[in-house]
Parts: sequence; structure tokens; C-alpha cells
Amino acid sequence: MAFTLRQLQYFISVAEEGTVSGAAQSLSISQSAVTDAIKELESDLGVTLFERHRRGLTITHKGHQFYRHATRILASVSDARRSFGEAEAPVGGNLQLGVTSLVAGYVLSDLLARYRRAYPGVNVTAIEDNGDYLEHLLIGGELDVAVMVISNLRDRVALQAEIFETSPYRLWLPLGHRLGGADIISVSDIVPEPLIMLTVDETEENTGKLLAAFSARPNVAFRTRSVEAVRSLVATGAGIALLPDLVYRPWSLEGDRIESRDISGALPVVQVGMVWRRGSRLTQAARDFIGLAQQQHAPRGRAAQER
Amino acid sequence: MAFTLRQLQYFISVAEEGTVSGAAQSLSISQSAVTDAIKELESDLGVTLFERHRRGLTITHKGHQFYRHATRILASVSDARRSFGEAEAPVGGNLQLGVTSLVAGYVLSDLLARYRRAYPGVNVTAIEDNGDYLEHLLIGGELDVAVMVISNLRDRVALQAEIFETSPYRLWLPLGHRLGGADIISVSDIVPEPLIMLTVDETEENTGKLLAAFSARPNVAFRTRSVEAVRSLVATGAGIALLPDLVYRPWSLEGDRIESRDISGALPVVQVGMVWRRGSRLTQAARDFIGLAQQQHAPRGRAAQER
DNA sequence: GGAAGTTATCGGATTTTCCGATAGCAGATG
DNA sequence: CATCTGCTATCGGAAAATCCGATAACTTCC
Repeated sequence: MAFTLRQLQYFISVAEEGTVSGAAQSLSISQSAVTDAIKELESDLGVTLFERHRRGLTITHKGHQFYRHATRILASVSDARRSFGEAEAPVGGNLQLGVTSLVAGYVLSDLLARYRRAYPGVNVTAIEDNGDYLEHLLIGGELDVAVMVISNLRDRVALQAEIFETSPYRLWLPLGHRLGGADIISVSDIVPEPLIMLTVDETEENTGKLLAAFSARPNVAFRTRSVEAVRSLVATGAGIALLPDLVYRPWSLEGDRIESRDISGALPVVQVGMVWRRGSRLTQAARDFIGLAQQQHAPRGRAAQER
Repeated sequence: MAFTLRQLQYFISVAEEGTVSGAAQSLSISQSAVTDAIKELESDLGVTLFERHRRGLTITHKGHQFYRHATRILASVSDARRSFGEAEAPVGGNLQLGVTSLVAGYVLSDLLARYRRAYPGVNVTAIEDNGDYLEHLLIGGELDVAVMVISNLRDRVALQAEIFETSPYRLWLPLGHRLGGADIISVSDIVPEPLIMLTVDETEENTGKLLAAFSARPNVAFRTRSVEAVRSLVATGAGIALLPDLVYRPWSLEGDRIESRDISGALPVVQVGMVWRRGSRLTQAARDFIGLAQQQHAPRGRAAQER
């Protein structure tokens, strides 16, 4: 337990700004202090969090891993602070959530845990379905809020959306793949490779568009609805995959390791966020949920100013 | 975000030891340092965490509230540390959990969240039933581990148990109750009061025994299986309740406040823990679960030594 | 009244943290 | 090619935090 909350704060800021100087400015602190903090943190963990770069620094895989924990810790701290904030007007009632399957395991679980902790009186129910159907339910008033991929939201008139996480597409490779050593990977490199396709939410559609933009037809070796299956298939060398970073984990179920790489070029990102019906009066429970989610992954700016 | 992880560590130690000196000794640190840290923490939060007492110090209600958050934060920190500990041998497989209803909402949810985070590959299923039936399933090999109240475990030959939390009984009162102002509350004070009885797990049996030890027959005004109902009934003045501290929350569903008080005298405590079949080879998933739970609420001693 | 136990307080030593300046490096620019 | 710009690493000293030891004040128990 040697590292400090302050170090975590600096680390997160650096990870998000992508540069020490930027983080220092955003924290209104000197640059050397940030450098020291990061160095101290790394030596304490015994892990290199960033790769020093000519122009800024890019986060390591382990750094990314630690980033998740760090944000979680700071969220807990924020909860603790707020817990006896202002009388905590305890709300009861119901909250009807909708969620798409990709988001369910990777985004909603944390969010829901925090929400239940903060508002234990609310009775939460959640259903999982595809995005179109969720939109239908939202418009019909049968759902309060949906957490979903909103990059391709259909009805932007009746529905209001708020992004709270954007996740870039990354390339998943088995360890030792020929592309693993390449300095730069471009889309044309991956076109001939056999591709493992996840057929959940809109990932298939997106990946198809992605490659079509380079006038390439993907060489699809497998289709599956299970992220775990994609991991196993990639790990055992059945192919490579192109998936948003938020579902990436460095190992498969059986323990085989996989690797994830950035792809050069401006590939689109997946936007995860909340959707609710525009103009409809939200219940207190829904407002609280939205507020919590907003503050989960957006508050970096404010957090910096608060200092 | 001003307080420090160190302060949290000291705070937890004081809360558990019940005295600054004891905490200082357990942390192998000077007493004044602990006093300073607590005082700093209190002034930062703007809340008094402890009531200074002639003989040690007792935790405030808000202190208790903060304690929960503090342990959660430190658990997250520990997770972050361990996350890239040693290759993280990723296990798959299944884990069959059993849980009694009281424990499900108040103990298991946190534990399960941490477990899924640490071992995302394991497929967890849980069933909720009464203690006797869980014992039956454990012996039959249909459950890997059960999380339950183990104070009155029947079969201690075939089953092995490990406590990881003990929760004292406390008295729940509506705000402004005549006993709320009393300096000391003894069992004889509460005997004539109408009692709200929770008929879940073994709480009814325990409460009965408790009062019977003072040769008193409880004056039961209500029986219910819902903790929420107990809160509402207590808050609206229908009676008082005698329940383990781990289910205490200071407000009812409707927002009415309730209060909890210590009772003088050595009342028994509820022991929550895990149970598994003695001698049977546990699966890796079960061993991991047990290890995580052990380290959730027991590591204070070790944590102190690690310093 | 004294002994033993507790927490609070204070001054000084030690350690951590921060800052500002400087050096070094890579790319952009003239 | 020289120069400028934007970035990180390093270093010494200042500032702040943390810790310690001693002491005071109080309560309980003998």
C-alpha cells in the first residue's frame, strides 16, 4: 500500500492527456512534480506504466490495466466523500434499465454496483436486448434509461444521448503473430488475415464498414456472439479480431495470452453512453443514475479544476 | 480528494481496535501519529468520526458509515496491487455458490463483484436458501462454497467454516425514541418495548435466545421477512428491533431516519463466513473465492506487519 | 492518593513533495 | 544546416507533510 492517492490522480491525468506537460497544466502543477510522481509510482509497482516517446508518452498494456483499477479507486474515494454530503435525500422507487449485451458485462456492472451502493432504496431491474429494440422501449416509456453503444443511434429526435466513454478499435493478435513485431500496422495489413467477427450489438456492421472504407472485403473466418470465444480463437491462432478496447483483456479463458495493438490511421471509435427519452420527465431515480454515470467517466476536467 | 490512503489505513485500524494506542501498537507506529492522522481526516471530511471517551473511543454513526467506504477503497487498492502480481494464472471453470438471504444483499454482493473482477473467466451461479438446506447441498457436493451465518452451523464434522466478519447485535430505534437519549441501554430496558422481528436466517431464533437469557419473553409486535419492512416499521414508531449491525442503514425506504445504539452487556455476535465440505478437493475457482474472501476482512493483522 | 491506562498537544527531526532551472532529444521550420 | 518548438528527465533547494518522543490532562481502579 505504498502508492498515494495523489499519485493515482496524476497517473490518471497523464494517461488521459497523453503527455506529462499537458497533465501538469491540467492539474495546475509543475511538470517535474508529475514526472516524479509517475516515476515513483512505477518504481513502487515494479511495472512500467508508460513508454517514453519522442512526442509524449503512450500507455503500456499494464498501464492500461492499472488505469482501470486507478479510476475505480478514485471513484470509491469520491463516493466516500460524497456519502455524508448533504443529507443524502434517500430516494426509493424503481429504475428500469436497458442494456445491450456488449455493454452489460463491461460497463454496466461497475456502474450498477456504484448506483446500488449510493441509492440502496431503489429497486433496479435491467433487461438486455439489441439496440433497436431498446430504442423502441425507451420511446414507449417502458425503460427509464438505456446504456448502450450510441455511435449508431437511429432516432436522435425523440431520444437524448450522452456519451460517457469512447473506446477506440484495436487489433487483437495471438502472441507471436507476425504483425506483433511490426512498427506500424495499417488497415491494408490486416485485410488478408482471417478475421474473427463478433456478431453482437453493432460490432459486425461497424467492422464491415471500417474495412469497406478501404475497399476491402473482410476475410471472415468465424462468427460468434461470445467475446470469450473470440479471445480463445484469437489466442489459438484461428485469426485476428478488431474490437473496441473496452472489452479487451490480455488473456483468454484457457489462459492463453493475446495482445492488442493500435492501428494507424483515424479509425472510428465506439461511443458508449446513456440514452433516455427527450423531454419526458425523468424519475428521481433515473436522474440520479444519469448523474452518477456522468460523473463516472467524465469528471476529469472538473476534478482538475477542483484542486 | 484530500485525505490519504495512509489516513484511511490508520482510521480503519483505530475503528477496529477501538483505541488509538492499540491501533498505534498494531501498526507499529507512535500514538501521536495516529491521533494526528485521525484529527486530520476528521477536519478534512468535516465530520467527527469518533466520540472521544474516557476509556478509548467509540465510533460515530458517520464514522461507521465512512468505515464501510474506507475498507472498500483499501480493497480496491489491494486489488490494483495484486492485479499484475504473478502472471495472474487465469482460471476458468464454474463456481456454485450458496447464500442465505440476509447475507445475499449485504455481504455477497461486494464479494462477488470483486471476485468477478479478479477472475472474469469463471462462470458463477448462486442460489439462495436457508442454512440447513445449504448445508445439505454442500455435503452432497452440489455447492462449492456457501456464504452464510455460521454461528449456528449444525454439522461441524463434515463441514469446514471460516469466519470473515463478526457483527454485533445493535438496537434500532426511531429518531426521538425515549431510549435514544439514555446513556446506557440494558436488555431489561428493551424487554417491555414492542419488537419488530425479522424472520430470516436464524435471526428470530437468536433474538429469542438473547432475551430468554434474561428470562424475558419478547413482546413481538410484527414479524416480517423483509429488512426493508423492519426499517419502515421502526422508523414510523411501530416498535424497535434487534438486528446484527451489518444490515443497519440509517434511513428507511421512505426516507425516515432510524438510529442504532449499542447495548451494554456482552451480547452475542453474528458470525458471517464461508462453509465448504471438509476434505473434499476444492476446485481452483473455489479456492480463489475463499482466498479473496479471507483477505477481504481479515488482513488487518497481516497488513500491519507488512508495513 | 497513587498507579495505570487513555487521548491531546507541542517542538523538532525526518521524509515526502513541489518548484524552477537546466539539459537532452526529436521534429518542424526557415 | 541552424534554429526553434515541444516534450521528458534530472537536480538542488524550498516547502510541507509526517513522525517521534515527551509531556499534560483526564479517568478508572486499587
